[in-house]
Amino acid sequence: MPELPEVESLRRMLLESARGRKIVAAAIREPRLRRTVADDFIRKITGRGIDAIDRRAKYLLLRLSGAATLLVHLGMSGSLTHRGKDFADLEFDPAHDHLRLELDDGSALVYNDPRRFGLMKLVDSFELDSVQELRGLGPEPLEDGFNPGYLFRATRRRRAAIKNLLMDQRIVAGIGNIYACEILFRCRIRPGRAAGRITRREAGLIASHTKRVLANAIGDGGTTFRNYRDSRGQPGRFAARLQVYGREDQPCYACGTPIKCRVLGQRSSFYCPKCQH
DNA sequence: CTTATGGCCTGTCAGC
DNA sequence: TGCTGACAGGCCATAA
Repeated sequence: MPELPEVESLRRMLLESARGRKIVAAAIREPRLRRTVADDFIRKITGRGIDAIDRRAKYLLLRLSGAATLLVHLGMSGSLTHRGKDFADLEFDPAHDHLRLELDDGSALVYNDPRRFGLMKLVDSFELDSVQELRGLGPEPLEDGFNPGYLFRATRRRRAAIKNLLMDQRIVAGIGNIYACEILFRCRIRPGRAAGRITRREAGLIASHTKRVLANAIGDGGTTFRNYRDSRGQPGRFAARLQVYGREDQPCYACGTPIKCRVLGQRSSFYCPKCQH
């Protein structure tokens, strides 16, 4: 589910509701996520303050007092919601509310994840760079390190589909299936094209459309295709702006040709057979 | 090194 | 109505 824009939207909301708060209690109902939550998680996290909230790729980084950082990854179906007295309308989900952090103002952060592909891991803040999950990640797509020259070089001599490279977190960090499809439509490039056949000019197009699409999606609070929810349980609004994702057989907004769907690297890839080459 | 594949989990939906 | 299989926005381990 959540790709960079969803995690970034979540981060911005949590800055308002959770930064500066202290974690006064924690409870785990189901520790078996992508990796089992460590035995000493509750003991180590209780009593710490939430000093800052950052993001790297699709990981949320809660900077805690005492040089600890809580790494959160939402996997395919995870959500982290902030529940206060004024948000009592958010229903409890005993089956999938796996972890709960009680804050010092009476509110709580609740991690819900039906498929349990997510991750919740406490790490030493001084060793963040060597943490396995973050090591080896490519540049942030919205930063200057991701530019036409970088992308052009990264695609040379690569026979894999350009879409697969865009989703490869070592090449560029934070893009998943939905945004890869949307970016390539806007570049008029077919998702299955070999990366090595991308021209220098096209690398420029991909870099600029990547930045534009992601920034617009963040502005819309992300995309809810199925079940993404923000920290208040609300869906993202970018779904209304999707041009190709999930639109198989429906007319292309640009030319009217039915959108096609084919599988690349086990993921559905949507494109317009007339607009994209 | 690159690329392809299967596995992890549960929920939902289409088709029978 | 109930069953079955396919599929879902992520990542990782393994093999070729």
